[in-house]
Amino acid sequence: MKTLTIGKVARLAGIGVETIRFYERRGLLPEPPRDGSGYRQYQVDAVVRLRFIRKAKDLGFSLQEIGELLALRQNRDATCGDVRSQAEEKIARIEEKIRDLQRMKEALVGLTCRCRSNGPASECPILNALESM
Amino acid sequence: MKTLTIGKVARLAGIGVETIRFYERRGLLPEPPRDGSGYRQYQVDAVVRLRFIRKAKDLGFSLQEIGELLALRQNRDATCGDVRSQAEEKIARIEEKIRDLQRMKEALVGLTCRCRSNGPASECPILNALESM
DNA sequence: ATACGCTCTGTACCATACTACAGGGTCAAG
DNA sequence: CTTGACCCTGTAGTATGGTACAGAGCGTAT
Repeated sequence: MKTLTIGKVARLAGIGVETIRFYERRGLLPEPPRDGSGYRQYQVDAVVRLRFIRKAKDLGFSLQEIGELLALRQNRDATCGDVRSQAEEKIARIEEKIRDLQRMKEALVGLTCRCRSNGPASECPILNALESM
Repeated sequence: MKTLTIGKVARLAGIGVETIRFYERRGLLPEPPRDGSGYRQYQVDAVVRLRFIRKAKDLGFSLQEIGELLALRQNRDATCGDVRSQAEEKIARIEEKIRDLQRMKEALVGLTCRCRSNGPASECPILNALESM
């Protein structure tokens, strides 16, 4: 069976070599067998796993959470519902974060409306509001 | 004029003593004069400044950005418009972040809809989608 | 006078997610 | 047989925003 070096895996998965070693240290990627000179020998499924990690990261999962998802996938007893509830929890946290940001934005918009853009910064209603809030 | 020790300032501003020294190192708080034994002697305006920092942080400004806002306030030549444009830039970045999170959420919601919650995790459409995306 | 609480400096540590070396060994092409 | 591209380990640095000491001095109350 054909094996891949870490550099080829990195190119195929679209991430850096150092990052792969970093994921291995973090337990996200199993330690592959080594050849006679200590080079890592990867199977194609390593690329699949790394792409999984990348996509999950794009969706906002932390490496910690990605590790949990990967463990679920490995676990024969885990059900699709387990995965679904992780995703739903993540959705809830994303919604919370969106609400936080919206509150921030509202506060800032409120402040900029009171600012007439002329005059010294020392009398700016935005700064004054921050001081006296 | 009555001065305050770092501990009193911390209690009044609602933050930790270590944090105040940290802000001083980061240049967010000017170095106060010292008494004979090297104790920091604060004026009441230090409390005002620290509350400003706390509130700006609540609004999502980074310490870097807060430093810039404080510098504007100090600068006689800076106008209220300068502050306003900083705030508007921040609003734009917040909106961008909200859009990112909304895209993430949409993707996750799309995945959970296709999941029927029964069956093993290894056949979960969410995990499969992450793999083949 | 001595104990307790406060302050000082300096350094190291927490999490997150990498990234960048240094100082070696290995492999394949020309 | 040399050159260049790759691989190895281990350590340290990046940025963010702090927190937690150690080991010392200081100040006040009893």
